[in-house]
Amino acid sequence: MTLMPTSSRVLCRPFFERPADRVARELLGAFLVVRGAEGRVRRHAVVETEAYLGAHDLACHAARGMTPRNAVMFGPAGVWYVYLCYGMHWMLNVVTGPVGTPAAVLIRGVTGHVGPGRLTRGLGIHAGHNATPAARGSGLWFEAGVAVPPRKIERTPRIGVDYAGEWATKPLRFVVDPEKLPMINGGGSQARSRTRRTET
DNA sequence: GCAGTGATCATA
DNA sequence: ATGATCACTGCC
Repeated sequence: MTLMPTSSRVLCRPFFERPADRVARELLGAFLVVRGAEGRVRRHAVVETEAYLGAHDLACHAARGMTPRNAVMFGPAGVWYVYLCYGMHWMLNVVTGPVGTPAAVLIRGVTGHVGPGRLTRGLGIHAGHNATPAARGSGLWFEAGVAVPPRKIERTPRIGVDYAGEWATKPLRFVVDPEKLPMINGGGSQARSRTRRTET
């Protein structure tokens, strides 16, 4: 009898100890796993991420040096960086790269919870997760999912970083259409929905 | 389109 | 101590 039958699927430090853009891309299709207060475990496939590359990236919180808030980004990879934005919304990031490189990946969306603030609200993520490792003991971790081929990944500039000069336009946001993850969505039985966009 | 919301950080 | 700044969301 095995008590930890799925341990091999938990993403651990070596996975995160790489450049943030690589981690951001490979997290698409992985599961964000959260254990609720009653011990119930829920899995959500990651569908949207953004990479923040380090001190040289003007959109990165570490671009103007270490502060009490962003200090966790300078530490080991595979640790949560959670902070409050606009006084209301918790943002969930995971630290990437070697120690001393203040890089991270913002988790912007999972199936059923699209948008960085909605995601944390829906999953109950808050300041208590900050600086804890992405591991079972923290009640919040990643597990390997399906590999999403690069062809099915859309890359765009990051959201809400217009202040960052040329770094505002670099394609460091990664998105996959949930309908292209049929294994994850329970057989792709989701109803088709079409939204007309008329804006430029 | 824009107000809400409050921690964070630079400045003093 | 004070004020500007937000890696956003929801309603106008």
